[in-house]
Amino acid sequence: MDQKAAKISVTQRAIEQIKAMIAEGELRAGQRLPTERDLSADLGLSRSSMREAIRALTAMGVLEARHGAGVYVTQLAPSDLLETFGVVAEISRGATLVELLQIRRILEPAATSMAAARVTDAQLAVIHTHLEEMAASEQIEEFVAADLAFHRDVVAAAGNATLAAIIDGLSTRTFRARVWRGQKEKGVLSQMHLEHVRIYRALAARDPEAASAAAAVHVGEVENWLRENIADFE
Amino acid sequence: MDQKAAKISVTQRAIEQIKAMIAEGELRAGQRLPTERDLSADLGLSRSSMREAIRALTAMGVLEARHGAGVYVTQLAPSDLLETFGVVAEISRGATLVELLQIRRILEPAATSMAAARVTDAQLAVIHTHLEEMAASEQIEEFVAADLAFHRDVVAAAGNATLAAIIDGLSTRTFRARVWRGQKEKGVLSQMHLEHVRIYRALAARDPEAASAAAAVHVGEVENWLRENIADFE
DNA sequence: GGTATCGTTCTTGTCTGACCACTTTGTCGG
DNA sequence: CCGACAAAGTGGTCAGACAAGAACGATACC
Repeated sequence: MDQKAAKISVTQRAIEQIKAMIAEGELRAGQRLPTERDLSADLGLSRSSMREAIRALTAMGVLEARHGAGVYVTQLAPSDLLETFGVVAEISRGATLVELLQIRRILEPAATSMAAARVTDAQLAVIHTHLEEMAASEQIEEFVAADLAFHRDVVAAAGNATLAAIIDGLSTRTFRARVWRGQKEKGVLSQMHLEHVRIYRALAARDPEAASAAAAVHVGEVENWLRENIADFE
Repeated sequence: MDQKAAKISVTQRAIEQIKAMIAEGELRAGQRLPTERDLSADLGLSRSSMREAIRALTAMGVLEARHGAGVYVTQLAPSDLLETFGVVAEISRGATLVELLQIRRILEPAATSMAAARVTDAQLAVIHTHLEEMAASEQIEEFVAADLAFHRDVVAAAGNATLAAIIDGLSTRTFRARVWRGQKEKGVLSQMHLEHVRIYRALAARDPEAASAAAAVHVGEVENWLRENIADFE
């Protein structure tokens, strides 16, 4: 009877109990949990094990522990829960990096298209400043920072916070730096800048089709470069 | 100087150190780590704190602890690292659920399109069995299970494991949504079955455009239904 | 000689209790 | 009224101990 009785650790059980409490609405976003000592007593385990459970949920972006002040449920916003998504991009290498960029080539054109249909003049102005920052940058770090901000603000204008969080996680800062360094050697920075300008123009024209195409070309270029230089990322 | 000196916990530092070791290639996929006692001694902290660090990385799918046998680095495959992605879908509600489905409406057509271009006859045969299972199912649960298997195998045929893992995470929470939908409106089952058949036909015809369109229609239907019944998911 | 079994030893899992670091709160004195 | 200080509460860290499971080797049996 019930042979598969997968022996589960008390810590794992506590993790799922707390997760369930949140899923059921028993614990709401921003709410404070009982103290570690009380919680461990209630769920019938030691404080050490309870702390491990809390640490695991903290790593997942579900809980947030404030030293001396208590443990709280995060806002459960996509940006909270998908923070760990960036870890995938950080520790992935080789073929998986190509897969990640392939996904970005699917998502970013869609997001840029959505942005073209609903971007405000104010957002457009901010995006334009990043273009100027890129043109004025001399250090590769400045360029990367402006590039990152450009894409982030474009995607944010699409109005889907979850989508923005995922795309954000797909390309870490260090990864971009490595790519741009490689691109610089080949002297195609001006080409990349032109691609950014095309994206901006499509947004300014409120043209979703053109925006999608421009974004696809841009990400596709990076993807192709990565495929050729995949050996450096093994 | 360095006023922002964000006091970081020893546990958090250990987490980042281990993560860095993996990112730098010092620790490789599948490799065994030193024992908890040795690790805590090397990094200069107590075993309790080290255990919390390991637990956090375990929750992220980076490490795997085997009782009595040691701690190992996972294969670092997308399916390992993106397991926590499903948590987002599990505990999200309301507007975020719509956002998640919106993302699936972007990804799944793209994946289905890719699958149409490279699906093998063997894969196609397996996918077809799920169609028959759906047609033969009498219980809602059977239908949903076959539906999940259908989509999973279609996406898997796209050949991008990372993409498959993400879409898989997006689908977990819609499990219940589909059940409810079937319970409320019994007539839609045949409609949904027809949508699946359209996807299959496009795959069999190796027609990426048709596959993309069929998948978009299918996911779009679910999305529309969710928007109308969003009140039930708050 | 080969193999199965048992026991030792190593490693993770859990518990307990203590103390430290930080936050919050309330009280006291100006 | 308010600022400073003291006290209580809470998470962070540490140390040591024992339980539970796994791996390995020795031993006994066939």
